[in-house]
Amino acid sequence: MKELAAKYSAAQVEDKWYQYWLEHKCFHSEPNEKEPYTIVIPPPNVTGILHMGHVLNNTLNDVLIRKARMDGKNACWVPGTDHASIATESKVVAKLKAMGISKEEIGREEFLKHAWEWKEEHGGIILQQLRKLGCSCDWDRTRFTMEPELSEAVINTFVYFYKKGWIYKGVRMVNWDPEALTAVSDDEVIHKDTKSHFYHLKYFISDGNGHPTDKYLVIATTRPETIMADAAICVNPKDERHFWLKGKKVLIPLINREIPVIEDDYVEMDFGTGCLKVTPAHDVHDYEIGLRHNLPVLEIIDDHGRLNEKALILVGEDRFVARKKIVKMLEEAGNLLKVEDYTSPVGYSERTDAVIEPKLSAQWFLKMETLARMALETVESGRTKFIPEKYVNTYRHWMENARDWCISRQLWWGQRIPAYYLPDGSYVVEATPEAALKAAQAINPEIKAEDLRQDEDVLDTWFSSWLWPVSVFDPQKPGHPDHKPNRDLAYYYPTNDLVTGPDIIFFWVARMIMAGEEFMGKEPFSNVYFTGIVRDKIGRKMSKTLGNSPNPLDLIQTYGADAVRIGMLLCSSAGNDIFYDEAQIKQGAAFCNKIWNSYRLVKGFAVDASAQPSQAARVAMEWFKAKLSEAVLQVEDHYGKFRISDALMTIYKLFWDDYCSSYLEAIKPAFGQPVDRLTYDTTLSFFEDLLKLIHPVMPFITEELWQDLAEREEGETIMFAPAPKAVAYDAAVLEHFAMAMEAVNGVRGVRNQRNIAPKEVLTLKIKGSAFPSEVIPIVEKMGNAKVETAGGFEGVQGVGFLVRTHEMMVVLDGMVNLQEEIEKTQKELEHQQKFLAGVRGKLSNERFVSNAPAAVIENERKKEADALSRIESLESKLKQMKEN
RNA sequence: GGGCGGUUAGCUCAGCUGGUUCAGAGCACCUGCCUUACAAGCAGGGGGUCACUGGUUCGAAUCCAGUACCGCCCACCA
Repeated sequence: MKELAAKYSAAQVEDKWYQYWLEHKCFHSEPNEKEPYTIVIPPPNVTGILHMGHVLNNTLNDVLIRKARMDGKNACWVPGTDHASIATESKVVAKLKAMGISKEEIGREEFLKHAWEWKEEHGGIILQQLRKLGCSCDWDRTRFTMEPELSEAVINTFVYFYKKGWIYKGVRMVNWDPEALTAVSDDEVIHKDTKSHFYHLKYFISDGNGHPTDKYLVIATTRPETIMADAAICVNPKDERHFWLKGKKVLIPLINREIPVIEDDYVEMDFGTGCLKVTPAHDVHDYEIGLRHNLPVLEIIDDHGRLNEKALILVGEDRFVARKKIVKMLEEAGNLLKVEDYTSPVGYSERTDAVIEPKLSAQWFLKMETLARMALETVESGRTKFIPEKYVNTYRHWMENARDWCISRQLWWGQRIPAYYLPDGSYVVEATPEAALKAAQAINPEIKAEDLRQDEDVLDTWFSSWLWPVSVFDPQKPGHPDHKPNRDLAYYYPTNDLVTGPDIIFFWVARMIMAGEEFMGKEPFSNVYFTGIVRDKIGRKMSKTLGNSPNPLDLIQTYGADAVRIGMLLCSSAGNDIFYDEAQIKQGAAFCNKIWNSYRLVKGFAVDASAQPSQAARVAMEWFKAKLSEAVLQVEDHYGKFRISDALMTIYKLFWDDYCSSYLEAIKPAFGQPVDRLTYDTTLSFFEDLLKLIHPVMPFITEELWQDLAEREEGETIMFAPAPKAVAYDAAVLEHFAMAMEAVNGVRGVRNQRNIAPKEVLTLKIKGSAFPSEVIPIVEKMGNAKVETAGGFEGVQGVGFLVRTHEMMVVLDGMVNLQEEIEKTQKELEHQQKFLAGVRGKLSNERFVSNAPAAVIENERKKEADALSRIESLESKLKQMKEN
């Protein structure tokens, strides 16, 4: 046995054991006869780096997977990354831009080469970082959403839904991100209340020849830069104020284009001026009004958010610059009536934070109706449970209102939509160009391969990640519901638990459920555990710009991965946001050190094979055995309810308070004395159980000590050591020990108050013989006191206290201020009398006695009896003290 | 605007379908200790009208209603 350092050093331990686990393939899983326990990782962005949110999430995942492994299940945690089309593409675009290259210049193929290079260079860093955290992922199964097999799955899925009639292409108003230059789905738009202005503009009535009369109407708009695209002015047909406008034409300010006044119920009479400018090309509702009234669509904003030549004025200006300028022009032209401050919700792109521009364009959509209905049923029926449950409401609301999913993106990094256009503009959808050619030739036999043009768009990244729980095992399955699942899929699917943030409940969780139900006819996981968002100490979200996000790797470097894991878990109850505080990680590090030193203590004992355990040691061993079982049951219960931080706290207290502060102190031999064999062996076996109990949370230090505990075979690991099981125990054992500790606390309290050194042996008198005698050795050992149960307290001076109903006194001849003691006792007596009065009040209440359950009444009677007994002894004590 | 959740100690939270001497935990704080495993430690201690108001009940932190504040999700009033 090597010398153990006085402090635990994580740095020297963690990499060593991670390597060991890798070398012995401890994380790898293959289907076998055991029950599977499966988790698929929420795939991080391939080019992302580890942040505190990942740490929280993956720590939880790892705790669950390690727990399952020790419970004897065949645990499989599939890792991987997501290609994150918008995020990655914009990074590559930025990089090229720095080199003076634009993506249009080099074209799709060349661009993708750069993108793949980028991916190879930066991709998977995050997976390396997860290793530092101790994550026991099956790295042999690492997947990437854009690897060939998974891309094929995505394409097959597209073709499948297209042929099913659920995918369609349509010209719609979509959310256009002028920075990323792509459409995004409704879910990727974040509405934020934004301060702006309400501009009241005069539109003069036309005389019929394109000249203004002196009459005018007033519209109110937040977007004056779009007036050049106006197609009409709309009023409510019931609005008497505007009857005179019927059939009139008005002139758009500045450009003097004539537009009609139309009527539509959509316009609210009591909002704004009751006159609405209709701009079909740049507003969703206006577009719909336009459809109803056959209005022309005039688009004046280009993809970058700049005014184009159709605007006639301010051409080339950015929309926000144009807004400022046009306001001035309107003012000068006499069209600006007034400007009000106004706050309204504005849509921002989730990815780029650019203000979303509603834009009319041809996009691909997936019908949600049936999928949403199925996926709602999965959760409502409880086949998939949400933890915490409150998210079911959120989920239901979304599922009941799900709109068709815009799945096309005007990007290159992603799976390209397998639609192939014929020269006449019609198209076919097939998984491969060959199949597409065949299909096209069925329409027109003349068609050659080079006549076909594939759709330029790629698919939304979520359109690949929604297949994740299926495709990581069997990429052939999605898109082919009739395909017989391969061995892996049949064994590992459905997965057990999913741990993720609530921010992607719709993006990802809901859609995985849809895909799982559609292709497997079964939910993809049994439980979804939603973590909170990691915030800083004062509640702000962690962000790069605030600089309040620590680098997890630095923390691991400083405190060790075990400490970081503990720190995150300590404050993480499900569904609550996490207020990150480095102090918690320090607490974790302190715990590591505590574990380390408790081992050092025991390992430092000299063992005398012939000696017998002391009385105190015998009692302590019996007690701790029971205590351990009790804790195991509690821990199991907590895990079962996904109360991971509670499970951790239970173990933490078991280790620190019960094992270290109570048990070890009870069995500790006198200085320089050996310990007997039985006590020694039992203690180490308790310690081993504790290590196993904590291992899922603190994998490294537990492995280090477990390996040191005994000779282990090469390749053996605590990872597969069976978790400690609870055994039947006698509750009285726990109860009596607790009473002994209360007596000990009483003695210690007296010492503290009177500054009596711990080394000085005291005498503790216990009145009567009812106090459980078997734990008296504990009282003596831990209180460093001699216990006397014989005889009364007559003529003895000391400080008294009560343990339950047992009267005790620390003998302190000549050191007691009698008056003080009398006052203290008097106070205690009054307290007890009040308590008794309360209990008796209840018991004398007719309605309580007749209504309350028998057990409750019984308990009240016991309280009464206990109080009476205490009062009696206090009174006699008082009397005695006064006589002295 | 609609919906959901929350408010318990200085901080972060637990307290399940009302009744264990129910007001708890961890951290922080205060006091005393460098007692030969650990000062990243040991021993002891203080601290809360359970947001507010009313109701139901023999009994409410717990159930109901309303109020206030906080947070989240959804949402097209220009």
